[in-house]
This record gives sequence, C-alpha cells and structure tokens, in this order.
Amino acid sequence: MYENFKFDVIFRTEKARLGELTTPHGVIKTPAFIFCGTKASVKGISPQQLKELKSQIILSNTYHLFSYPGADYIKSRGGLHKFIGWDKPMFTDSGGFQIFSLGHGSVADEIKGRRSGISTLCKITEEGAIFRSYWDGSIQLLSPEKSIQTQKCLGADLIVAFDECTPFHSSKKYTELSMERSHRWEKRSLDEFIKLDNGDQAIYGIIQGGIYSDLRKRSAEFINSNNFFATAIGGTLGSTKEQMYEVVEMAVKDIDISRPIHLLGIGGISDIFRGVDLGIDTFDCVHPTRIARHGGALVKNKYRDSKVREHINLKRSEYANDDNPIELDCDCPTCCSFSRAYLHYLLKANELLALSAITIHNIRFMNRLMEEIRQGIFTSSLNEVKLRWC
RNA sequence: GGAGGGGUGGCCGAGCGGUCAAUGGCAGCAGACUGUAAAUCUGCCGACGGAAGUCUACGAAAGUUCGAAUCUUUCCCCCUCCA
Repeated sequence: MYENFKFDVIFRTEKARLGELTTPHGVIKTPAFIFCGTKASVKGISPQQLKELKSQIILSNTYHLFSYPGADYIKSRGGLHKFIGWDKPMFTDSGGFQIFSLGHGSVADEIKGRRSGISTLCKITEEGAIFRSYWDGSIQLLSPEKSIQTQKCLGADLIVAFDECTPFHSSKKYTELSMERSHRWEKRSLDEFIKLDNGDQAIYGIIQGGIYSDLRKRSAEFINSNNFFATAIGGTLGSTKEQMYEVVEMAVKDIDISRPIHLLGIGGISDIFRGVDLGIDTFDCVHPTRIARHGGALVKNKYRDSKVREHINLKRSEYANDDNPIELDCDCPTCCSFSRAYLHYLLKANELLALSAITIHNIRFMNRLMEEIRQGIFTSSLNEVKLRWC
C-alpha cells in the first residue's frame, strides 16, 4: 500500500521539519498550505492562476460534490484533476466537517454561542450522518463507506477518513463517545479504502478528542496503530488561540512522526508558525480565500492597521486615497498593478475583479509565507522569519 | 383648458389621527469570518449628549383636534390621461 506515496523529512530543527510529500501528481514541499476549492473551484480564480502563484495543492469537499454534481458524474468526466484542469496534487475532505458546520454553523458562531440558521444536518447514527442536501433538499446518508467511495471517484491524491468534527460546546462524555464512533468510522473508512485501493490515493486518519489530553492521546494511539498514510488533527481546537496551541501540542505529542501531519482548518499566520513549531507539515483553511472576498487582504505586520488582525480591510474608507499596493514588497500580480485605492473602489463598486484580485494576493501571500517558513527551517532562522510576518 | 395621481430622512419607498425620529431596500460607517450552506453575516446610520433626555423633522403656510406624516383650506412644485 502507498507505493506511489512517500514522505521524506529533509531537515529538522526541534520539532519543525522540512519535508517532501510525494504523490502521483507531484511532490509537495512541506510545510505547505492547501487552498480550499470546496466545490471543485477555488472561488474566483483559475487553476492556471493558482499555478502561477506557485500553489502546490488544493482541496475539494466530498459532501458538496457528493450532493452535486455527484461522484459518478465526476468519475465519468475523468476525475477531479481532469474535470477542473489541475494536474498537481489534490486533497479531498471527507464530509466530516459538515456534520459540524451544517449542524452548528461556523466555528466562530459555535464558540461564541450564536444561534446559527436552519440546520440541514438531520441525524448522526452509527451508520453515518443523515443530511438534507444543501443542493436540492433531498435526504442523503453519508457513511464512511460512501465517503471513501465518493473520494475514490473524485480521485484526489490525498483523501481523508470519515469522522465527526465535534463542536467546542460538547461535554467530555459526548466528545469521548463521538471519538469512539469516529474511530469505528475511520476503521471502516480504512477497510473500504483498502478494498478499493489501486495505488493512486493515500488516506489520512483523523485524531479527535476535543480539548481533552487523555482523549487526544487515545485517539493518536488509535490512528498510529492503523495503517493510515498520514495523520490529521481534527475536532474542536478550543475557543481561544492559546487553547488551540495547547490542544495541538497535546494532540501532536503522541502522533507517529514518521507520517505527515496535517492540521485541519487552520490558516492564521501566527497559527501556522505555532503549528510548524509543533511539527505540523500541512495546513488547510478557507480563511485566506474567504476574507479576500470580504475585502480582507493579508499583510505582514508592518503593513497592518490593527494589532489584532492579520489583514487590512480594504473596504475601509481610509484606503480610498491610498495609492500604495497592498504590500510594497509583494510580487503578486495584484500588487504589481493595483493600488489599495483601486481595490477599495472595486469593492465599493461591487466589481467582481476586486474579489479575484484580493484572492490572488492572499494566495500568493500564503505561498510566500510557506516558502519563507521552509527557508527559515532550513537555515534555522524561523524566529527571524516569524518576526517579519507576525 | 378638462380629469386624475403625487410631493416622507443622502436616494428609492412604506405608513394615512396617538404605540412615529417614522417599516423596508440602497448608499454610508464599522465589526466578524480558521477541515466554505459565505461575492456572506452582524451592528450603527436626523442633530446635540456617555446616558436619561432635549431639539428640529414627512413640499409651504394656516387651521381642526387633548394629539397630525396621517383630516381641512390656500399656495408652490411634479407626473399621467383627455382636448
């Protein structure tokens, strides 16, 4: 198994490590950031642009593509890579996060106790999760087997076992029962994966256990003892940044470090530095691409307008007369030709170009961040890099 | 010339005797967003004040009424139809 996959650690300092994750569609230099193209598209930009911005890998989502246009459809189009015109590595998430997000809303809403809108999650059973489709309202069951079969049809290089992403507001008892069910689901995912395996995919197991160190330890041991190619850290990571770092640290402690380690759903700049310090190899997050569509351009600390934000909000009126690019030292196409004033105007005028232009900057920003982090590990100067970016 | 319909906060547009400083929407000003139901969501948005509150407001003026954006009269201005 995993004969077409390989993970080599090239260099390490303390826990941080520089690696190469080999897949049938190429090598991913780690630490790496994975951009979210949930519905088989990174919103607003093309695979060609992603490549020009030096992106290594993108992610799509099982739940969304399962609901529409369907796994068989994408398979009959030749798989995701061919369908969307992307020949580099791909990752698919299993749909486990949607058990959380469709049941509880966004991470922030859940942590802050805000009521989310109408839930389209109907029920979680031992068999799987029952959803009302976001697409057509029909009732659908997503089970471990179904998730793996779907991910097989989609054809991403790296796929993920089906789990339940537990919310922050759940008791230890619920977290434990959910974790145990996730373990059974993950075992079923692995069995289904092995049954269908033809060498072109590798599967991640996910560590659950919420904010509880004993549960995280048990979960890590479970994943280690099964033949997953790699390990992802999932579930709630707590309600504050500090708690998140603690949870990641406790989760990472018992992971088999010969396997690649992915941190699900995290993409803040300082979060990535902390993750890298703890030995995380890959990250994925909607944040860079989502805030771009809301007018947020990621910037290094010297360009910020707020102590708490890692981006500037180009919708703010102060940018109306700012002729500088988002960042003076950025090499992205947006910074090479557009001023903050123009981007501000495009946002106000509701022009679609604003969304893609800022997305382009944020993607290049994340890729440059990861390039510098890799360089920083290699030259043992990660702290200096961090001072520039955080 | 005849008949009718209107004028409401930056704009559009509800309200047609008290619960109206006035529903909505847009624009404006902020905020949020971390395995994407997200080009989304939330808050503020007459003036002064931290707030209680005070003042000025529904074309203009005069009235009726305990009370008027809402009723009456006159005036000004718009629009539609007929000649």
